[in-house]
Amino acid sequence: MRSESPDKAPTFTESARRSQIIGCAIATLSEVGYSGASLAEIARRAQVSKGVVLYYFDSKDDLLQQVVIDVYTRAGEAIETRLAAASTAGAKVTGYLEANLQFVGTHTADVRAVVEIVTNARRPDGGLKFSPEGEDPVLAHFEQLLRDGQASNEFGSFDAHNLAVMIRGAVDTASGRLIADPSFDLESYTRELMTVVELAVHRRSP
Amino acid sequence: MRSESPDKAPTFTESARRSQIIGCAIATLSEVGYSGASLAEIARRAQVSKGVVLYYFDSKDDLLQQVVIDVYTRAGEAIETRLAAASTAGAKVTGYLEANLQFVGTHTADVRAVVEIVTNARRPDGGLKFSPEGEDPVLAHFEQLLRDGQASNEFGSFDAHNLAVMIRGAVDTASGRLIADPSFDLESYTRELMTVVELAVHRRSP
DNA sequence: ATAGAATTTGACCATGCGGTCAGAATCGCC
DNA sequence: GGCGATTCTGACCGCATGGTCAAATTCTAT
Repeated sequence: MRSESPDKAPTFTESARRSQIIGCAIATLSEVGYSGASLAEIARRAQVSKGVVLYYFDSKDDLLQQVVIDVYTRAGEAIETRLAAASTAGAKVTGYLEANLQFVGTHTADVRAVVEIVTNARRPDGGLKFSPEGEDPVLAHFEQLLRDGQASNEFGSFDAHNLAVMIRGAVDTASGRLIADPSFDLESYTRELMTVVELAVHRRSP
Repeated sequence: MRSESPDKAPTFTESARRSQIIGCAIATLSEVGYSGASLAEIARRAQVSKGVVLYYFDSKDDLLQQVVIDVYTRAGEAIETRLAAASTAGAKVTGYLEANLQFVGTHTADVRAVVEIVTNARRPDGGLKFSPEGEDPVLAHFEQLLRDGQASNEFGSFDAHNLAVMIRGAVDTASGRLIADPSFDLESYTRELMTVVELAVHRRSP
């Protein structure tokens, strides 16, 4: 069973199946969306019966949560690595955004899958299951980078919260664009965004 | 029936029911999301049987399409009015964005409902039903406003397509924020966005 | 009053969903 | 080779969905 707390050692089959199924769930979600990603469809793509999926995951909800954790972890590592190499606030903001967009480019389906889950999975009461209320940790993290730059006087004056919301909106729209429009050029988009961000954070007159 | 082409004159009951049901569909979509907005749930909120909904609309798909048309029409009118009063390219861009964000603020549920439909409704093959491929007319329209400003030399040099994608991303994120975070201040967000847009379009050095 | 159209209901249908489970197959190990 | 644990299947369950329909009700106009 999945929920044994002292999970001694996962079998070879177990870890292989789990990552295979997570991979198929990601592909399914990104290709046919949240409502099209049924257990049966995910199992079909993995060439496995529905029962197998529920043998390795407690429920569909559990599977989707594992997908979110899996992608978030990998994205977080990529960004954290990049952030560690930056010293100034400007370099951190630049690195954060570049690493973020680069991950979107190299893992488009993964990002798309998480977006599908996060924006659609709901609690019985109708509220979104992830980001339960008010504060979004991802947003708060980026907002803090902006505030740091203001505190060190490296940046100018601006409303850090609003600017953070705005820039994150510009970043989050990229995964959708990449899927909807094959001719979308992520590299030039990244350059354009970086330029605008530079202008925005360095302005001196409020 | 609904599909009679020469629809002589809609009954009082008919137009009243249609707009009532569209209103309930909007409320349902914005509160419980796409997957929670079943025909039964929409009918329940309208205090009417499922059959009534399908008596006035050919199918659920038809109802959702009418919702999109209804909201798009109203939003388009509000924006068009504002745009007509602007002469310079700068005023047009400013007016377009302000009118857009204002509509989001005064019709949050409507915008939310359309976002739910547009991002989730899919064709049998899995592709999104709305915005079928590549070009998004809303995006193209705004992009043209930017190009006009460049052509008249009123704006500086920038990649119009990428900047349009970016700004629309920043605008589209607002409806989500308004619902997720009650303390989100749309007015100050609008001001911040306008300031950044000014900086972005007027820059002279590429 | 009454005929005919418009409106509404509620029972019904096929389908697909997430999830369960008994049993069969397969594996790892002594 | 055989035994216990792991893995897997496929039939099955209850339920919700979008949609149909005959019949009942309510309007409208003569």
